[in-house]
Amino acid sequence: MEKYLSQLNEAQYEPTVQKDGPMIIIAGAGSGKTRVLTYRIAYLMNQGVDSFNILALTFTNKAAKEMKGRIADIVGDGEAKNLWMGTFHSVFAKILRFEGHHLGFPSNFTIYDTQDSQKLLGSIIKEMGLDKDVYKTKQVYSRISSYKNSLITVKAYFKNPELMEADAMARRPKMGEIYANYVDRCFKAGAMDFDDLLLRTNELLTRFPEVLAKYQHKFKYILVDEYQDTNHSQYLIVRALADRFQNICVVGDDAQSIYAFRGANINNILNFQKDYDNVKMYRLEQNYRSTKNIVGAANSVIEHNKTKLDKIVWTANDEGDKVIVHRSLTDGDEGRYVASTIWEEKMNNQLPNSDFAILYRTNSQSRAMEDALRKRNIPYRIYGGLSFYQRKEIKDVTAYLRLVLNTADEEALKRVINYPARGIGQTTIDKLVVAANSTGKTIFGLLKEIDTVNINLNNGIKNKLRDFVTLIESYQVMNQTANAFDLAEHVTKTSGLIREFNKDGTPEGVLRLENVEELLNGIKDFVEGQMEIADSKDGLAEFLEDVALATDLDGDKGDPNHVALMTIHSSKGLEFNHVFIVGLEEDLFPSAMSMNTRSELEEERRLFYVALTRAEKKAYLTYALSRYRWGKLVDSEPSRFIEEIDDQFLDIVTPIEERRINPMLSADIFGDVPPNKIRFKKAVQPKFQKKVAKKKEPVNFEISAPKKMKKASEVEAPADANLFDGELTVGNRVKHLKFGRGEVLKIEGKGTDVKAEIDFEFGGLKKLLLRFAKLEIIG
DNA sequence: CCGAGCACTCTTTTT
DNA sequence: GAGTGCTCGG
Repeated sequence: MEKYLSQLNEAQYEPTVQKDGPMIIIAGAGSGKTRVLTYRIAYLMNQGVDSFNILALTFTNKAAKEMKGRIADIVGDGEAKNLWMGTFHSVFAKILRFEGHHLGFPSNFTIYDTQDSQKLLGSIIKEMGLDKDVYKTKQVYSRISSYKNSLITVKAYFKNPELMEADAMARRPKMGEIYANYVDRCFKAGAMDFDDLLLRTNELLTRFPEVLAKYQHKFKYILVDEYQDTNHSQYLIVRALADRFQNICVVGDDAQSIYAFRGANINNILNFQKDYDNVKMYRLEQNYRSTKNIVGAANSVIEHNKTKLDKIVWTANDEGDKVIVHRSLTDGDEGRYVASTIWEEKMNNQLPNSDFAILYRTNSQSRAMEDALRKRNIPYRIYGGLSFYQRKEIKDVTAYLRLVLNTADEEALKRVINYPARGIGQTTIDKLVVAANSTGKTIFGLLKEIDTVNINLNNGIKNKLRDFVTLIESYQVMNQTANAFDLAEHVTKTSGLIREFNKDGTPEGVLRLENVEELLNGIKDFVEGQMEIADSKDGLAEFLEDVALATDLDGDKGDPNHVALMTIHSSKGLEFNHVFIVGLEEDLFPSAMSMNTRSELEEERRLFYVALTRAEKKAYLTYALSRYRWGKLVDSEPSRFIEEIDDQFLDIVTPIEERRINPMLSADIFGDVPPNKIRFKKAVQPKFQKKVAKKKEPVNFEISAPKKMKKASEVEAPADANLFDGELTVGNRVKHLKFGRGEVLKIEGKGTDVKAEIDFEFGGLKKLLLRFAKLEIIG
């Protein structure tokens, strides 16, 4: 441990070893804040703090995973795994699984993703007979989201004349009613959307003091990364949990606050010192990441913002190269410039692909870059965008699984009741929805008693509905005994999904099948990491939760030597040797939607700051004079952000020859294709790496060895874990790395099948297979 | 009720 | 250009 502490400079050391009390660390870009956070957690554990009592909140699953790994390097695997570390959403989803019953939610509640929520809103708007051009689902969704993030419940909304008036002024007087209906329907479906995971946690902690006390005592030490990006809802949760012990450490950089559009409130970090007594404030201002030119350029940009904390980021690193500014004629040319520059740099300096990143403002800009990279045979990977789990075929499969676990899940039901086609049409579904709304029953509940319920349906349809119920119920029966993988595989085969994807024989269909196979592989991996749990239902629920909260950035598998393509938002927290920031044009970056107010523009500027400070050695800024947008060639002007950089840090390169302003003639040896004429299919970026051997047979628990570390519960060397040779007895207090402390209530079975029923503090009653469970006896 | 074909909207960023 | 929603002929 001492050895690690000696790696810190003085500014980093002090906050690392301040054990107790509230503290805020203002950390400039590249100043080693992750190092401080990880060492601080390791230090706490070293000082005798139980890892069970530490909560660390991050913004991405990836950041959490990375930090956990680094801590494990210092304190060892076992201890690190007991930490509660994850995104706000994933941590509180887990707590709500344990505690949601207080609020009337089942422990197997569904998490609605954005798609589910918007579909539900769409149908509510339709059912209410409102004009869908006035009440656009996307806008309604984001409006409701912002209510929730500000803790404005339906009740609070109707008590607030200003809000109601604002919506009325925006020609949407029915917003409140839509909101109320939406909340009711989610509740009835046993579903929470992303914002509910935070809102309901707040409700839980406010309405149930004993629950609050429980978690206050559990989380004696709380750390929050990227504090500048917390919204009001998250802020209140943190404050409630930290209130008892006030051992709260928040880390952030106001200059990197880029999520105001999602409700992030920059005042949370600006006002932190007012929230607690005797707040210690630390600043990390030395940048270890970038050259002087890059730091200087970034500083000169952020100077243009009015709202900011005083902070001087400086570096002792080399001067380095100046920031290169390059102009192209079209977006196609821009792509070719980027690709050829990467190619040259690689050749001249023997650099790996992974030294390069291309950052853009909008996802749609990736295409021109992809085309150019592909022509140069430069391997690349797109991060973010549509995640694997949001693909249609994946959602189709998971919808069946969701329905098995929670038949109230309306969106899952509507998705699969007639897919593959079973002759159950829209009219029938509409009738069912109306009946469900008026009776308070779920649609599936109605289907089960279709003979006695008074709905105007003919016998042919009724038979089809009965068949559907039988199908789902057969899956439920299977779920009692089979594991998630076997069930999922069975579902894809017997639901007709596989047949459906096979039917057309098109390349798209083949792709779909491959993706489904990847999903099954993923479930298999998951199951293998879950073998200790005797009730396989829990495994499926947890897998689906991971699916709902997963982002593409989380699983970084495959050949690591690739150029990274992503939005600037996704790039936060990452660093690359060479960074290309492309599309620096007015109306694109800054975005046309963000130029109405000063604060919006300042957020764009912070975004640009984030982009620039990702670069270690070299940064390139590129823009095009015209670009294909909404299918047409549109003229554009260079971004104001380029001008805002002090000239001394810039190297403005002028292209040697500028081709005539005619896209048909703009061509070079690598791209003699008129832009927009020939497009290539988007590269497939499966979430899971292809397995070498694609095993399709069911998992054999007896012999299968784990392919890799997957979950906290490991399966290797169960023979050494001698706990269960009669050593564990009823009444023992045990500690489990996921469920916390618990008491053994019952031991049953024999041989390799010994199970213990344990009542856990966090997780309730669980049956664990002792052969796999890693338990520590603590009393 | 189903599927093909056409029209229309939309691109800001994400847990 | 891409995805969704709509219309219309089986």
